[in-house]
Amino acid sequence: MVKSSAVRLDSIFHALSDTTRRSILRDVAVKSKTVSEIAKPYRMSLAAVSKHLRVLESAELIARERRGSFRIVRLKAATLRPAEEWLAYYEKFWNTQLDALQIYLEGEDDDDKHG
Amino acid sequence: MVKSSAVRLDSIFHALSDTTRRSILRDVAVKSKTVSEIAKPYRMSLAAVSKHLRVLESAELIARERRGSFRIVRLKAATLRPAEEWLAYYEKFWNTQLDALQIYLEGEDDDDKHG
DNA sequence: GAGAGATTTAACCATTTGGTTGACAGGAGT
DNA sequence: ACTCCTGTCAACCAAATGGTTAAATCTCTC
Repeated sequence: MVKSSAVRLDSIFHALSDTTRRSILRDVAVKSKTVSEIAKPYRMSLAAVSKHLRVLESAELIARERRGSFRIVRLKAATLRPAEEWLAYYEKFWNTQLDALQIYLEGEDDDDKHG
Repeated sequence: MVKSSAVRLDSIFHALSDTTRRSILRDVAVKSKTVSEIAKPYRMSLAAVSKHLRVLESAELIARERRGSFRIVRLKAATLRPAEEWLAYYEKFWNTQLDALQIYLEGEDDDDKHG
């Protein structure tokens, strides 16, 4: 079952909207880690971290794999690509953000243009 | 008051995690629009759209400006930059996502390396 | 200043979120 | 088999989310 791209972006951006989850992604980017290793720096319970991992996993930003009694969490960085592409569209507006208002004003009839 | 970069990223990514809000950003990217113009394509009430605009505004992704009795919504595209930068860090992992697991395994003691 | 149009705010509701604690399950080691 | 360790699941809770409708606000026009 292929999710619509909108639904995927929803879940990707939602997953990224939490500081803890972004931090976890950083943690596992360079080197995969076990759940306990990931949880150690955070003040919250292991169960809370496990929930965050579930959010990241359902967004397909990580994968969890059994390794004995441990579970190894690895980044699936490629999933970030649609998000990057979505954002890339806006690069061309970074330096022209004021233009949009100008375009609106100039598009109006001239009756109020003296302002 | 300057928000911490983590809080800003939280609110930016949260704002982007909704299909309607991403769609609104597209709508106003090229040309600023009034609230009613923005709301027209959506099946929800004007009040609901107004709420979405508030989310986008508090993330500083749009600005609302009075223009007579209308309110003109314009994109503040530069706000997306921190999000883009955050994502850019992961580009280098796009093609090496499997390596992270390998690094983990190779980093272990050699007692299980035959697998 | 009253009326009309454009938006926002308020009050409400169901659902989701992000956290907790405690019980449960899967492997490893003795 | 019993126990220890790792991790998840279930139940619960407070707060936030995304929608509704109805009332309020603001601005222009007459």
